[in-house]
Amino acid sequence: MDAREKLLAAGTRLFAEKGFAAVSIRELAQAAQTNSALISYHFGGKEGLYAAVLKQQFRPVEALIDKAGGDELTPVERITAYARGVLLVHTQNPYIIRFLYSEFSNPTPAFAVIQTEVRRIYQFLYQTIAEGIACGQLRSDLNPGHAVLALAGMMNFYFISRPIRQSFLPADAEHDTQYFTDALTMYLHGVMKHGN
Amino acid sequence: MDAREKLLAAGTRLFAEKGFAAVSIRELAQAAQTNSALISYHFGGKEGLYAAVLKQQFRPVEALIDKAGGDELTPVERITAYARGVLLVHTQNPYIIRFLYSEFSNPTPAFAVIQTEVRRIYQFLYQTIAEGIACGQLRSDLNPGHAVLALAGMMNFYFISRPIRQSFLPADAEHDTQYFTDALTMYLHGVMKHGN
DNA sequence: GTCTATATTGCGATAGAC
DNA sequence: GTCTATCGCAATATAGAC
Repeated sequence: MDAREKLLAAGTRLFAEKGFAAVSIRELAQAAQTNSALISYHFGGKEGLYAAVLKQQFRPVEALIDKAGGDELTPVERITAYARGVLLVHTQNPYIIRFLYSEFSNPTPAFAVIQTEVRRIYQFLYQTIAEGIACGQLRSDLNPGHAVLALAGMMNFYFISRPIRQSFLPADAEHDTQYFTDALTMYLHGVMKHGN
Repeated sequence: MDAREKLLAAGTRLFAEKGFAAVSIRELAQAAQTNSALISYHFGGKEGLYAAVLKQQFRPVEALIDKAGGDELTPVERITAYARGVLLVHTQNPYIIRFLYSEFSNPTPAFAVIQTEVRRIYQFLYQTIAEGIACGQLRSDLNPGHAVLALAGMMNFYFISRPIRQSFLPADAEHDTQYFTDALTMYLHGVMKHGN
């Protein structure tokens, strides 16, 4: 593991936990057990390292969209596959949600990286829900854009709120899979046509 | 408007837009058209000013909970009142959502302020939904904690995602009231007993 | 590719005049 | 209560040895 990889790993943890502005290159170098000059050498500076971390973090998200949209699934099956994929991606990459909401609330110069990914997800979900309405699986009075926001909000909030929930709820009450099953059930009851 | 008030106003805008760590006391003093020494004098330092801003921002949220829970409403009516209140509070205080998610993703020493408010909201909603199940308005197989997270996620995501949505969607398609009507409809379809 | 040393700028906090 | 001036320190970036 060379200095470049060690800096990427240290940057992932530190930037996720403290935010871009609150992390210094000295701190990064110490955590990576190397020296701060290598950040400029390998990444062109602190901003470059942050952008590299962001791109690496969102690679699994890109893969999720490609996968959930690729097969010959019905719209409702695609929504289900997406929800399962979100659960898996966030479970395996617990820092993604922090980077996402950190850029949402306080955008940095690397905001464009997030922008691209969010637009892709939005378009995938919008398309899926529009098809669901067209083929009769979903309620015809549904506003597809609003249905997208409701779904994304339900999925993401579970993860971003985990730390604060654990500060006032018993941690052993956490069952990720059960939340996603329940949330999907509520959502589909809310958007599907009765009788399906 | 004395220096204290001007610093609070400048701090609200700057901390909301850039985050705590990315704002300097010089920047704050310049925006408030005063000088940086007064931050220490009035608030005991930059952290003190930030904490004061946070407390001021979340006062309308406290008022919302007191109001939505006080009357003799049915659980479903209370959920509806809460949703309307969320819309109103975020419309009148557009920075609250940034402070909330900024502390969620990158907690500062003032995190405790948010923690208190979030716990109060959670408990109010949990209680409301538990009552709704008990009195037969809501589905008996509902997990109340999960129903709370789903509702809060749907409401909040609309506001925190507004800037990024406007970067790839036409801004004139924004209808706050319509989203909240639609989201509430979807949610209630998802959690209410059939036939109510 | 990795290191030490350093240049330069900006930071938060405070002393002391008014 | 508000101001100027400044202290001590930490920030990022870079020059140059190996």
